[in-house]
Amino acid sequence: MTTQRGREVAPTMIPAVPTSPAPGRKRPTIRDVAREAGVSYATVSRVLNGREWVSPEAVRAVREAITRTGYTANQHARSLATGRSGSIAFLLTEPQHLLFEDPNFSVLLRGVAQALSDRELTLILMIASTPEERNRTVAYLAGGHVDGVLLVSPHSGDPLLSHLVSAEVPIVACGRVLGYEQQISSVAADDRAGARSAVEHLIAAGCRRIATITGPQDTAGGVDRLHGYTDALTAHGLPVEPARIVHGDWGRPSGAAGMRVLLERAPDLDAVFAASDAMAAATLPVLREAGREVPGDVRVVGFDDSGLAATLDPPLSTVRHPLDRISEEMVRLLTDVIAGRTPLSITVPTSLVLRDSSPA
Amino acid sequence: MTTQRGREVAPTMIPAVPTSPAPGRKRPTIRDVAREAGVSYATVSRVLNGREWVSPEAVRAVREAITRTGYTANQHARSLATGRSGSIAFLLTEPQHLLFEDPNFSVLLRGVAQALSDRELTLILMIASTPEERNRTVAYLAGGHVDGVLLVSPHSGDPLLSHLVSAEVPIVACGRVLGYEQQISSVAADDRAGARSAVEHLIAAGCRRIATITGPQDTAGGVDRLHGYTDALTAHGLPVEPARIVHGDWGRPSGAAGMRVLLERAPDLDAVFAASDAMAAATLPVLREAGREVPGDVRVVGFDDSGLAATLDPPLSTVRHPLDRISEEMVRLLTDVIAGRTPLSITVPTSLVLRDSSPA
DNA sequence: CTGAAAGCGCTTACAG
DNA sequence: CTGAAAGCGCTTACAG
Repeated sequence: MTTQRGREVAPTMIPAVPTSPAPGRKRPTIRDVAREAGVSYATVSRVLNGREWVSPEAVRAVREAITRTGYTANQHARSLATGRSGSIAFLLTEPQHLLFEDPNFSVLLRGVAQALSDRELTLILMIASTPEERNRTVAYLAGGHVDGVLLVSPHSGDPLLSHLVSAEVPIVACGRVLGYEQQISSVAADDRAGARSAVEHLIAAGCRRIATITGPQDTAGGVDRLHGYTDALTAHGLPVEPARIVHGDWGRPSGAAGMRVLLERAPDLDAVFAASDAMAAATLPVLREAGREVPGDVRVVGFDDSGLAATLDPPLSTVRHPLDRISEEMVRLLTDVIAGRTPLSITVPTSLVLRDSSPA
Repeated sequence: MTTQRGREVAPTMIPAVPTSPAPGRKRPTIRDVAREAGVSYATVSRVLNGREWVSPEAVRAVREAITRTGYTANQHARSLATGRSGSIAFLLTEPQHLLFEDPNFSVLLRGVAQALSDRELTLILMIASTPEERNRTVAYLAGGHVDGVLLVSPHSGDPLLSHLVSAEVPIVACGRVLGYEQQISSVAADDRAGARSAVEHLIAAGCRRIATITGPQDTAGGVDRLHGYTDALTAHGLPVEPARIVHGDWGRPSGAAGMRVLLERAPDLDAVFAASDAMAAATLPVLREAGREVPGDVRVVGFDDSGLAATLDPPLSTVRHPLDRISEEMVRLLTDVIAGRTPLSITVPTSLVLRDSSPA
């Protein structure tokens, strides 16, 4: 019986299953580093997080062990423990082609990237156009993958918004979000005042039959810029003629189409205020084809002062909004919201830039 | 004393400290759902992951409990347990302005987004231009935040590459990565053959003094397209004249500058093969200004068949590469690499598209 | 079909 | 200054 027992034990010394794990050699963990450095893994963690109360020798030993083992922290474990991911999503909900064509977007992205970088946060860009993408994106964001979301050009009807809001994801939008003003913080240019100043400039220049091509009416920018237009007309006792108002979607093609409609419906127009530079740019060739000179017969003013404006023929008068300031404020505000502060909405002033399409 | 005691107990019924946690009301966990549904949390997990061996009643109870509690899974915990994040990074290392202007990029991105979506993977777009961004990005990727990386237009000298490779992050590049052919999988158009076919077309059309504006020589595409050019010349007994070769960076400005240099250094040229449509587009106005007619005096052929090509004046002959196929293969290959398969490099054929800038 | 338990790799009070 | 231990919220064999 004793021998039998002895025999039974033996097999455990020759494991049938190989000890090494799956093909992809396991990444070293904090424990491997600790063993290598001869300290506890709590100390390794302290060094990793640059916390105080660690002796210089320990720091050095850990540093060396880290390079020897090629250790990199597992971000998922870290995030699970801390509740923070260290990354921020820059979420695009427009069809992508509109955005990439839009120089504003590029400038905003650059500014946000810089502001985030200064705060040691990682920028993640997500595009949610198709329904599947939107679902997956919501799950991703609501799942805590990121600490907060920067929203670009949100449309008010978008179901994505309510999902994000009810998941209590910290959000800051570029432009007020219609219907969510109380729940979603935002940073926006003073679109209404900017549009008004543009139209008042046209009135001062003698124009009396001013048309407008608006932005989408489910965005705050689209609505506010139209308000600014009517504000100016009303303030100067000019009628607001529906025939002189057409709706666009910010993009060039909609600007060209809008201009054609205007020429047909309101052929006596003497100025056009387009709610974006892209739409304003598209009016130029249409006006030329129709035999109207800019600014001689028709003055044109855009909005954005995008890179495009100055390069057009003629160079475009437009309303400038300080995108660098906007991106900076968006990030600052988002960190506040993440820290638990109540939503806020910030408005930054615009300025009128006059060029040949409607000189002073 | 007894009364005293009674008094002492009372306060515990009116807790001084509020029971609710920090401002950000704690998210419900799998345990909350389990309690609500009256099952173990292992069962909740099974339902969540759509695994078998769960009774219909349990499934229903859990589903209801999930909506009642507003539960969303904590992705970090899930990733820590599974070792998978369910997301893929689309990494851009070019200065951003170049990419957003490039229609190819947009098409590629769209294709990748679709292919990823089909596989239930989330697309994360990351831009690493500045040194800080690059460091943060490497840390993010090496930290296991994503399951794999799709690399666009990588330049061979980029230190990012070696970091990613040594961190054993699964990578698939668009275009071979010079110096990393064995370690980084790639999907690329057959740049060399494509370029050769373009130049052979020019030769067949009677051109004998063919110049070229190349792409960057630290990218495989740049090198291969130049090789294709010399291949064709050599095969037809034509000399390769250094004066007829200038280097560009894919972008329009470099194409315009390159064309000016060529007109000076090799004024007798009768054709130009530009390694990108953007550069080819930029040659057109320069040639016109110099009084050369296209295609009468100088034929022009580009590469990419970007949206741009057909809209130019004259419409541009160019080499088309099937970006939809490339994006699809990149994603498929990446899933293979993630699964542990060895690196591979895939080449897809191109086709010549003839338009007025160099008709048949 | 279901539950108890171990484990993923960290961070962070809590005691020394 | 440092270590042992609990806990973050899941998944997944392992027993029933």
